[in-house]
Amino acid sequence: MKYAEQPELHVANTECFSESNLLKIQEIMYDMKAEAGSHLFWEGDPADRLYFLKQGRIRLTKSNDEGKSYILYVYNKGDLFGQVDPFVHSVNSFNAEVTEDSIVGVIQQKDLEVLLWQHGDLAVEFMKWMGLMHRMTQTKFRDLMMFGKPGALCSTLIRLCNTYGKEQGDEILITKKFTNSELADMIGATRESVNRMLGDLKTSGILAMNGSLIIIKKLDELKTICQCENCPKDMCRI
Amino acid sequence: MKYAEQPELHVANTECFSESNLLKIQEIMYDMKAEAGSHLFWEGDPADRLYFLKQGRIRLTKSNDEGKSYILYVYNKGDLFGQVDPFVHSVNSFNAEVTEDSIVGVIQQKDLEVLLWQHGDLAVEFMKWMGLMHRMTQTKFRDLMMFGKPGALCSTLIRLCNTYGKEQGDEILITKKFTNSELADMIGATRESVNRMLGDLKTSGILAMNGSLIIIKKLDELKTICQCENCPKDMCRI
DNA sequence: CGCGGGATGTGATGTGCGTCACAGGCAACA
DNA sequence: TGTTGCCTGTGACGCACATCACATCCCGCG
Repeated sequence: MKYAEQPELHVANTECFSESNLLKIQEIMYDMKAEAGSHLFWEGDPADRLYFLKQGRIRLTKSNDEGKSYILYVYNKGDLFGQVDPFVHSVNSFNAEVTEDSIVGVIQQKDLEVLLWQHGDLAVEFMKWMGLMHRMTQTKFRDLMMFGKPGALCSTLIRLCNTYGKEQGDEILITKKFTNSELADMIGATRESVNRMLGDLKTSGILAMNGSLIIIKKLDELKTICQCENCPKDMCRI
Repeated sequence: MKYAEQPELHVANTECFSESNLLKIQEIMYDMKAEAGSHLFWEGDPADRLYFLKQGRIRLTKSNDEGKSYILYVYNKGDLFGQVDPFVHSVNSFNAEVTEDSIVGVIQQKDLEVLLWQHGDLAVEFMKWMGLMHRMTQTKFRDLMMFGKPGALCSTLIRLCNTYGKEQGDEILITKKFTNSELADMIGATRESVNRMLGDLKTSGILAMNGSLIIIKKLDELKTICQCENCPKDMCRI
């Protein structure tokens, strides 16, 4: 995993939380290791906990009867994820695939509730975090539904810039390799379509490749294609 | 509005809240009237408040540069909606169209924060409500993306049953009229496609019309088409 | 009554994108 | 050094759905 040595990037969705509250959350969780290739949970497993990713990479996927699967979220170091809902026997609706060896902090929903109950400021921060996650889903929804596959791809590339991007002059290098198939699964398209669309973007000079990494050369044009609304970078992520 | 006299239907998304907490929320809001045809807010307006719909009907829509618009949510009496997020100058990302004369309670985010800060149990309930809303968005996402337009339509019909449905023997009457264009805007399709799909569902005996209202005759077959996961009715709504 | 405007129903045609098939390229490994 | 497996690249073809164009139908209103 050579990218483990890459400079620290901006990847966490836990910026909503103050230092001290993040500490409080850390106190109620216990660590767990998860190997690349394994699953943290499956669709249908009881959903009574949250996860704080301390190291590694985990993606949430959803697959249908025919076995076709979609990548809905990709989480990195510093991200908090999991399902909170009011049903007693709530179950996960996604699969959590561990794509790189990971260390996760597990938080029982019960424990979290106690903490929220006790600390009003944490509750407010937590509410904002949840709002952020919800809006992230909504904007992704919009991007994937409203502007066809090219729009969905461009939006995804912008999100990748916000998550893994490293500025190099007026270009942006996406410091993490994604195969065409992975990109396809993120936007609900086929590998072939992604391939052709990337080809088009290359010939029009909007992007270029550095080996197998993507370089965005004209971010503005990407934004035009998906009618980007320039929402905050913390929200517009994978 | 003859449906105002219909028996009370199950429409509220505020079931997460206990009686007493709902009261506390009611205390910090002030009422506002909104006429059918007006807008409660527009895309780009500051988003610093929540809304509790006491009467009427409001839909959230999103439109793109070409003027095509999508109906994302439809809210009814008893529903709470609005955007909570951690950004200082956060703006709404949808339009709120008032489709029937409405009375809404307006809740300032600041006031809500104070309340959450003070009442731990309310904070926990609020968290669950937010989780519920988020999952509602996620399941809709799944339904609209994964099973083509017919799947999206069937899922929408099921949601309409859960929101406006009235059982009549083993059939379900959707007690609220929606035009083909409205249905189309809910699933991101064209009126013509919806028309043809409804036609197909009629000929296969899955649904029938009672005047301009839809009767679902074979809910099971609808569920098969969109690979329904039988999630709780409180979640699977419009 | 007849008129007008919105809703529905349906055919012809276009197109975005999926499906299928296959040809290279590149890295890991025997 | 050749083999194996995964990835990229590209043409041919088909289908789902949008688009366009009209023909009703329905209902309120002068």
